Amino acid sequence: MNFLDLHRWDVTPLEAIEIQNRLRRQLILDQAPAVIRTIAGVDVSNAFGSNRLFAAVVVLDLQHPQPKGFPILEVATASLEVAFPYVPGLLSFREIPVVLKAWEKLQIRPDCLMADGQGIAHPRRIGIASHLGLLVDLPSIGCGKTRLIGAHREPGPLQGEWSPLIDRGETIGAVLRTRDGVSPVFISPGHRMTLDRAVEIVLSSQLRYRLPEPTRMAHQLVNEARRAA
DNA sequence: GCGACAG
DNA sequence: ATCTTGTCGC
Repeated sequence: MNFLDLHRWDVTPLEAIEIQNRLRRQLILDQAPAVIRTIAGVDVSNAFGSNRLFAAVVVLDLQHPQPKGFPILEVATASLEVAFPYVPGLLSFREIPVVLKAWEKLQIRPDCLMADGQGIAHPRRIGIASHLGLLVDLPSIGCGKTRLIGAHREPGPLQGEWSPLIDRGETIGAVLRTRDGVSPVFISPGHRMTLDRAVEIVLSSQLRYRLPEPTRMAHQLVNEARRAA
């Protein structure tokens, strides 16, 4: 398998795993951006048993919060018919193609991206947030609503409290309470990111909902795009 | 062999 | 992921 193969999407599950094993070595996890001015939220929507996927990317201005939320600097959407099925651990190969199609329309290059799913909290330490961060060469954060792998204690009930997510003796993420009393989200560094910075950035992009604004807005926008289609 | 399993 | 608005509960 040569370098070009790492950019093919019409692969078998076995080939996908091999690509992940090669790509994971390129991840940078010992440094993170000190300041984030703009952040992109990424989400994908898929209609009930269909292979027609929709993606939305929304760029938010974290530096100038308004009463209603963070200013939306840009939105890009796309749709695509895909063949790769949903396989736990191989989500990237189903969802990233349509995300890249939307991403290419973006005029702004954000400082960071946040994806709906895991970063390194993945069996091979390369979830969709890590994979996407590598492809667009940006710091990235995974923000999943549920767990893929790892064990953890129940985090404290207050906003900002978190418990480490641990797999094979390694801390791979944080189970973070984003608001008092809500069920926690699963945060993990994706690429060019550390866990502590990921948690800080998530909390700084937090408004009054369970999900941080980047993924919450992206989820809202992708559903609008899908209904309009 | 059995259970778990992002979206 | 998705079918779905108002409604029950802290």
